[in-house]
Amino acid sequence: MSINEAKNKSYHHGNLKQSLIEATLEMIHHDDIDKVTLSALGKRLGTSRSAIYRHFKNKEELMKAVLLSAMDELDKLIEPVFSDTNSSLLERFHAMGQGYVSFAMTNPHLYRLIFGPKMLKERAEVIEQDRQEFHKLLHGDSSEEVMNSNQNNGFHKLVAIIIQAQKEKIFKEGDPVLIATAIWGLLHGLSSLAIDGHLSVSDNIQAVYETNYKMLLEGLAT
Amino acid sequence: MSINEAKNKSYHHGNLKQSLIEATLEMIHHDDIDKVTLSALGKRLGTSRSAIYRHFKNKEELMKAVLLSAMDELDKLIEPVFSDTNSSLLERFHAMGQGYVSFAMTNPHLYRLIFGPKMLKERAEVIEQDRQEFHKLLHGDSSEEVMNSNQNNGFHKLVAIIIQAQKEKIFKEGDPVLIATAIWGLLHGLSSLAIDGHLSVSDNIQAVYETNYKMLLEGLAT
DNA sequence: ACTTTATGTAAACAGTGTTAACATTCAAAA
DNA sequence: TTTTGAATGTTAACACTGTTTACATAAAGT
Repeated sequence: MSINEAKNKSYHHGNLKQSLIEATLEMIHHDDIDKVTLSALGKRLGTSRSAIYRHFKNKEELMKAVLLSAMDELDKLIEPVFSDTNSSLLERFHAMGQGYVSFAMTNPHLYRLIFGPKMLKERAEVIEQDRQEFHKLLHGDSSEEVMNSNQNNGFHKLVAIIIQAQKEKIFKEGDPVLIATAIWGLLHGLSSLAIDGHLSVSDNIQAVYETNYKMLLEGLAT
Repeated sequence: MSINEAKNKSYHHGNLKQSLIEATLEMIHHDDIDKVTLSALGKRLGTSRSAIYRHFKNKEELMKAVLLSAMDELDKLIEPVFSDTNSSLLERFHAMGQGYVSFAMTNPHLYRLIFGPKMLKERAEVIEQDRQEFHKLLHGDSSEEVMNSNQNNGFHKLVAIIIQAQKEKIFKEGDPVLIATAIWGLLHGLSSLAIDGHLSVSDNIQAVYETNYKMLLEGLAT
């Protein structure tokens, strides 16, 4: 059933819950996050603004669901980069970084939703269980299992790549989780500074990233 | 005249404009930024919530003034680290990074105000003129002048330190602005991830920072 | 067919920023 | 000193938020 048909159908929307999530996601794709208001959603979907309360406890619960979708979206964009067995480890490492920054810059509002302070509490619940599973995974088996785990989490895969690079003597020794965090910090910092207007227009983001990458590699390489 | 005396004085507050800025700053120091509401400010200062409109065009203008104060606060904390002539260049470099992350973690709300997306537009106006002056300063004279300029801007001082380190052959050659941006990106990324709850509690922030620092230095050193 | 459950609407509420009309105080001019 | 005008603060209203309550409609089960 198309959306238009659903519109003609009076009273009952049909699949309002999923539609709410998708509509929110679309709005965030090209507009500020606090432009997402219950009235705006209602107008967009042809319902009243209080209709949402039949499907979510409150707005926060809706946003939590949207957050999960957004994280999925990022993971699905990054994952193929990691899994590209045609490329070398360093190439994948490089492509991952570029893909990450590129995602942030083309979807700033979505990126802020995932990583920004707005969803701090909502995200905490989601993250914690993920973190515990990862901790279990990390302690007690090989990097291959971390690598091949069906965990759709970019950070975990980054750790796996680092472990592998250390095995192949491409990277120096050192706690891979710490190293991964440092790399993530760099990528996140660069992305955040860029989308929040701290880098001047004349700054070439690509050049900044390359500088980062070189500094990083020379510090990491054996 | 103390605040209490001012309270007893009816009707006219005396210096409401400055009090509004200070009260906002204090609130942000230990509470979320959107807890700063006109009603809350009014209650705190003993005025109505619409009194603000005699001193600021709107809430945005107030927040812009607060932003300037907050940036000053950060600069005044970082500046002595740069100017400590007793320490070596590398020591100052190290202390700067630690001070930066430390500031973010002890004043997360203030840090988000300064660098977060909330004040994007308000900040743009402030930043742009600063950037132009820096650009003028950078092209056409020595690093000493950049260093000794009365510009109270941490980033500018960071660039100056890098230039000096390159002259002393401690750091490799390369565009100092790009390098400074990379370093800033790393510090900002680490700080943001920490205060926005992306690093697990068991992660020792200090250890992560040290890892960063080492990677960075080994990538930068001659 | 009747009842129950699911899903939507409309009206009200407290809270937000903002504006307009009114009140009070201060400061300068007559 | 008196008066007049500017500066500063208050109150009431407005259009927005998110949320709850009572009511309305449709679908599903018995």
